[in-house]
Amino acid sequence: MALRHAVLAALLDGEYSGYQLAKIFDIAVSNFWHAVPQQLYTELTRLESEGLITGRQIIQQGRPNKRVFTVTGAGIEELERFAQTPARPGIIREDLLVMVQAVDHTSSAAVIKQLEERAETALAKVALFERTLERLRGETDEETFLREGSPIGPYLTCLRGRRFEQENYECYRSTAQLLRERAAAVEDEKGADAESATDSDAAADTDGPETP
Amino acid sequence: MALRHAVLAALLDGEYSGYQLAKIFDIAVSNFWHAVPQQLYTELTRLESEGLITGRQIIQQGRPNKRVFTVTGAGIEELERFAQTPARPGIIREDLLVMVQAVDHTSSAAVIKQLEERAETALAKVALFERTLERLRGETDEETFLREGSPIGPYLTCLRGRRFEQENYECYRSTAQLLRERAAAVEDEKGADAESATDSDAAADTDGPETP
DNA sequence: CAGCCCATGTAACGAGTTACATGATTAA
DNA sequence: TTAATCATGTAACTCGTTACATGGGCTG
Repeated sequence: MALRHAVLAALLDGEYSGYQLAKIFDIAVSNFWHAVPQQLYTELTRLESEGLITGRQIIQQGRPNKRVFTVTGAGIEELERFAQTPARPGIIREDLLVMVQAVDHTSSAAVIKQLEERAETALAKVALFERTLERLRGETDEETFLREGSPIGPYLTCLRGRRFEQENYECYRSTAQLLRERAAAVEDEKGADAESATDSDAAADTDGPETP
Repeated sequence: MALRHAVLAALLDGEYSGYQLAKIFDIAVSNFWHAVPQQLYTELTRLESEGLITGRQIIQQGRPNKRVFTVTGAGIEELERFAQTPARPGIIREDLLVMVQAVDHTSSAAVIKQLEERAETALAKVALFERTLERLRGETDEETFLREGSPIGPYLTCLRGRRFEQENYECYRSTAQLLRERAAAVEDEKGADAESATDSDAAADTDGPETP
């Protein structure tokens, strides 16, 4: 039962439907929590049945009706209790870095490509966080907002999100570049070896990535 | 089926038992994958039954025997296939940042304390990654190692781990400090208000954190 | 008119977590 | 002698993910 608190926290700044919440989880919340839409629908139902949130129906024309939810007093109390408990250590699972870890034993071209793609999406997220930060602070300048602006919680997590994605960008970028250069170096060696000794498996004495 | 690749990748640099692997997951691998020891034991059993790793018994005296595992050819092939597939988006779950997100609606003291603790553990991890990097590159200087050292995969993930924890340190540190200052400002206001108007709930017009 | 956006829900399945069980050695 | 380290395993349970189901409106 850990998702519930993330949902409650995300619902604090307004009324949202499951669908809208899924979007929020995809952008602003994505840097500290991951959840697929289905999880949110079921969690919202559960939270409502426990009285931590209340839903109300919004009749729409031209598109399906929806139910939007607000955190109740009991929900706030639950968050307060949560804030008093020791936070469990963060959980992270990054397939792409598993690939990097194993790159000495696999071909690297596909991994490099994915690193470059990820670097680009990270950059896009930086821009997105930037816009969100501007929206959150409104007319106020950052220094003043940090001192007395409100709500400060979402602002702080966005700040962290921006830094995190900036870091991701630089990291993925430079990793991709480095692996590219190393792969090129191995190719060069092969070329040189082919000229000097055309019969043997010349790359055997190098530590470069294998190309099976 | 995602843990398997993380286990295979971690096993690449030598023979490890489940117990040893758990330690590795706690340090070097922890910046891109999280798993509790029990998961590793069951996954190792499964991987062995599928022929992706082989185990051999080590008889020890003075302590329990253990089984250490090595990645097989089939295991490498599995990693190669894995490297060719699109990596799924990273998964992150950070309770502490959920607390920060909700901090406008809860008391902040406990959260601040945890942020400061986390900042310290992040700093310790930076030092740990630093030592691991030195060990990995041995006599070689970093520039040379990055160009032609081996294995480069673990080195790159460690580099990223160090940056990540450095970032965490700074972020958690400054967030804690900022929340501290804001909490102090609210206390000051209360004091000033108590002097000028002793009867009313004077903090009602401020945007500062509530203290329920 | 194909495909995406809005909007939600149920059910099955797969993965992750916790609890429990065992037991010897060594350091404080 | 209390606790920690080493070392593994089974079973129950909770949580997360995927598949499937529905259906109108809007865009290219």
